[in-house]
Amino acid sequence: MFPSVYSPKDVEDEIRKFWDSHRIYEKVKKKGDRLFFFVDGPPYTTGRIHLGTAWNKVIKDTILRFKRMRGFRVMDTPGWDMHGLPIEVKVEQELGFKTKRDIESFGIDKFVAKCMEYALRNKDMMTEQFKALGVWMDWDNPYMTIKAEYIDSAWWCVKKAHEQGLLERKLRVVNWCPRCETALADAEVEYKDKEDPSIYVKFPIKGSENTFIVIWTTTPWTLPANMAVAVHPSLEYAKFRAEKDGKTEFLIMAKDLGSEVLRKGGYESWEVVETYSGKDLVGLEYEHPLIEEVPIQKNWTHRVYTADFVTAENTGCVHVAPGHGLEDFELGEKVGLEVFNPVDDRGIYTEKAGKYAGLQVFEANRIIIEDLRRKGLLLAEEKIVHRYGHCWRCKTPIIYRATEQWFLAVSKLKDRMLEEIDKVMWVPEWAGMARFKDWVSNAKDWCISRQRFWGIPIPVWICEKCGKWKVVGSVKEVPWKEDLDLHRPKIDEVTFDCECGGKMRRVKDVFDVWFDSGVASWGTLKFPFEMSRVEFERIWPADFITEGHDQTRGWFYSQLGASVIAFGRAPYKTVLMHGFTLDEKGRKMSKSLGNVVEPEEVVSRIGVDGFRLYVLSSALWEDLRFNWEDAKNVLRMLNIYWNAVRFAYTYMSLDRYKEIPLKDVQLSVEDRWILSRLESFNKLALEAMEKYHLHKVVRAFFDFVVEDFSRWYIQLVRPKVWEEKDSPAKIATYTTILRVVEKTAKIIAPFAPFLAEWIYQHFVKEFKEGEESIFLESYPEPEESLIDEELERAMSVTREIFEAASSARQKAKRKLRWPLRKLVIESKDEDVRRAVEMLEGIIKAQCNVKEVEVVEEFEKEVKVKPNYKAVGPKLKDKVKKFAEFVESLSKEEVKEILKRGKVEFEEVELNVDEALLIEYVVPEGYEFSEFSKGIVYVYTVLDEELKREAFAREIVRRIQEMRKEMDLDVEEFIESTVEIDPKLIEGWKEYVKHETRSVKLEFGEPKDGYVKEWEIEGMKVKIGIKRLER
RNA sequence: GGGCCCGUGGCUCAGCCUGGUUAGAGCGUGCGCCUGAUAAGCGCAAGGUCCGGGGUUCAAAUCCCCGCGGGCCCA
Repeated sequence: MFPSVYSPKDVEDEIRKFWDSHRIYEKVKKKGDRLFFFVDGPPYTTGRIHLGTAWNKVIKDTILRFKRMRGFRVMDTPGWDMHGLPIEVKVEQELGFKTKRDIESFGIDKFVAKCMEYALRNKDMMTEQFKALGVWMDWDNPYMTIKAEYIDSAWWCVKKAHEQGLLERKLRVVNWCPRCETALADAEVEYKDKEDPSIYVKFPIKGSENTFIVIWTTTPWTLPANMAVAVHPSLEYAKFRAEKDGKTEFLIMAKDLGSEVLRKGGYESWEVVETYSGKDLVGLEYEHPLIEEVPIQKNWTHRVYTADFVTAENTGCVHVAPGHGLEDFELGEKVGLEVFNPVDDRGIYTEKAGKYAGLQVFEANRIIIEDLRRKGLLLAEEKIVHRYGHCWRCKTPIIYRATEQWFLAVSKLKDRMLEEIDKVMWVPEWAGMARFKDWVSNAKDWCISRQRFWGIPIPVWICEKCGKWKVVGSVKEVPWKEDLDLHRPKIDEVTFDCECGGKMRRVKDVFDVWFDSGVASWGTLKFPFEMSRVEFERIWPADFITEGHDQTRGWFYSQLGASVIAFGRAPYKTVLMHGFTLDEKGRKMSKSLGNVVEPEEVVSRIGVDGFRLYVLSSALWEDLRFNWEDAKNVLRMLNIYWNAVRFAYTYMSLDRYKEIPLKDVQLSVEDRWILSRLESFNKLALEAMEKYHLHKVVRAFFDFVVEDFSRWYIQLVRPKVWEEKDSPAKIATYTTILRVVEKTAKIIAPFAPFLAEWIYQHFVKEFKEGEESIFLESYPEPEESLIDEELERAMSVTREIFEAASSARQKAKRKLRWPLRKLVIESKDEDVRRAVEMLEGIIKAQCNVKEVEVVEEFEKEVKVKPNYKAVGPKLKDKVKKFAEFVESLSKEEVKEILKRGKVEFEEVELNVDEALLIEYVVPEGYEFSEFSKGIVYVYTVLDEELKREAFAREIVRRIQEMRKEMDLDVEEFIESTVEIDPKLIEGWKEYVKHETRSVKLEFGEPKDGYVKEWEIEGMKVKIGIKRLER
């Protein structure tokens, strides 16, 4: 059965059932000898999948299906990223929590159990969604980051780091989320616009009256922790004498920037009184501007230092707070500044902040500014909108805080990592060689500790007494019964006895969730928990991974870092980087914009195969602007493919065709042509697949199927399928079609698995033996001996001739149904001559002409007129005479002039191109149209004979339509009566009878049967037809 | 300030790596055609400074440089 309309849903339902009941996936998995190790970038288990996640998995599935058909045994374990802040935040929301204290009073054990429940629930939901997209992965055996065997992989890696001295605990300034009360990795910080104060502050210089050094900051809240001022060593600074409200002040700033600052400060006049280089300012002492408010500051001396990070912006003097800035911290370390951090985990000032104790830092900005103003130290205040870091999950603005954290010293491995990047195949190349290298070369040590609950616990125990560390490298070293035992708070109960007699307790922190996924390439293999080193080395590293470009700093990086620590090399051989999904205007999809398109919605409208082909139809590394029009168009094209196959099916099954080897049939020229095109397409597809250029395959598929197969080949062979049963030409056509359909189905199977399988089952296997499923077949190899480039070229010329002829017909208003006497092609091109030689029959039939001729030059008249616009300025008043001259030229003279390209007139030599407008006049009765290699002329005059034929065709068409209206079967016979003068179709009576399956054809007024009155070329014609009773 | 990517008809995109006919599709628009694939299908036409400017070259949408605009990432 072959339904007349392509219904993606019916096809999917049927094939899904077929795959399930015949356990096709399991059978496919067993095939293949060579190993293909794919590592799934684990999606994070919050909520439902979106368009981007769907796209991602569709890419993966397409590659994996392809590799399987290429004879690989594919490792297709899906992964789930189930720990971390995002889930904690969601669970907190469900429980209505605001702070970390809420979690602690609720009970960490209960909270963690909730997190696990949440993650598992989402995992199951998302699994179903992926399955619905036809994604074939080992859904029953995924890797999950919460499992003991996975945690084992992570711990093992930390131990590896420790053994190499790459695990460090140190005081560092880190990104800190005051809401989540934890450190964040650089990868977890999102930059968004934020409005902040932008203030210029005067720091009083000790020992000089009314003298200040001016700094600029957007974080007034860090001023209580100020320890120094930094200037650039070689920048030029100046002391300005400035007047304001009758008072004189001396202000130190960068020389070139001072005026602008003073203007902002509302000073009336100023002048430079002294200049220095930055170096000269070193050691200058100043008084902390909030010395009264933050009394503890009295303990320290504040000085000016030089630093290279200072730029010639704002005042050229930078306020340094080692407790609140990365560069500040480093400078402090170098010159021995106190790392003063009076801000607690919640972003609230501690007692050390004196007056500000108990205030939230961002709220304190206002108060600090007021204090400075009151004290006369605020030079100017503005607002600024700038990019500022926010917590990736809760969107709270982050703060920088110096805290004690655990680090992986990746900065020591940078060179190694960069070398490894070179060995990986990147698609596209710049993803690795440019983008990723840039990120890695800027990488700092990786802060892997989080002061949270739901994560892999850091496997470090420290002796309370002597401070000795124990880094545990395997979960087998601690007691556990279920996976939850390995999480907080259970794991915190585990202690070890130290050699010194003291108790070793676990560090309270959990891992950065990016570290979890970083160990995926061996975590997915359950190494070292279950897999032996020998086996592991046979499989690892991954042959292929693919993710979106956001993973440059995410998973591509975390995996490379972890793997270089553990094995000294990259964990992947090929990385395909894909884009983001955006709305049709190029904006991100978000709930607040209301522009979210759900994958399910797309699938319900155009089907899974349509969805897959749509998202795979443009370059993967570009962002995908989702567009309904284009998505629907994919469905339209699939429908054309469906209809073409169905057309063939109708006749092939009617004739009970069974496969005959290609060598045993008499192939026509069009058969040979489509087979050549097929193999060319096959070749292109295979080459593109090897390079992971999926979109090229999709495009070539539609091009071949729609353009070559449906629009051209099927059109050409249509008359043949109506021939008698054993016609050799028809059998050759069937054989050709079978091969075309089979190959195209296989080539596109990885992309559109449901449709391909359906066609394989209902078409291919109807006419030949085959495997149980198309996915148990091999991906087709191109048979290059069938490629005939000359023939392909000739056919493409032929199509152009046909198109030009159609165009000429339209100009002459001669519809295609009307035969024409003659078609002349004017061309000197060898390809055209060859095309006509090889394919004359096709040209005649398609263009509906009796005769085709190629000439080098068609007899046409050339008319020339003066080009007044160009000639006017040159000839001025002689123009009129020139026009007369041009008019007077004989045909021969014109030809001669055109040949020479120049025309002489009254001793002036003019260029033909600009002096003359050339017009070709086609002989009476001809119409023409250009194509790339020449011009096609059709003779449009209808002689009496052509008119009779045309009329006969008109009658045939009407009768056919009436047959259809009567719902007659294709092979049924009728009797027809036509009310016309028989002379109108003289010589064509048998033709009409044959075409319409009329046993009898009479002329006169129809009396009975189905009668209808038509208008043909302005003439009223009554036609009657009667079904022949048998 | 730095890195990367993108910029091609009204819209969505191919082509660019590897330079070479008149820059291609599809959608949309207009006009037609076909009618035994038909609740389909097909053709034709209009519509492009290939972001701008320089350079390399016999030849540049394509390679190089400098800008402009947009996006992502970093500082």
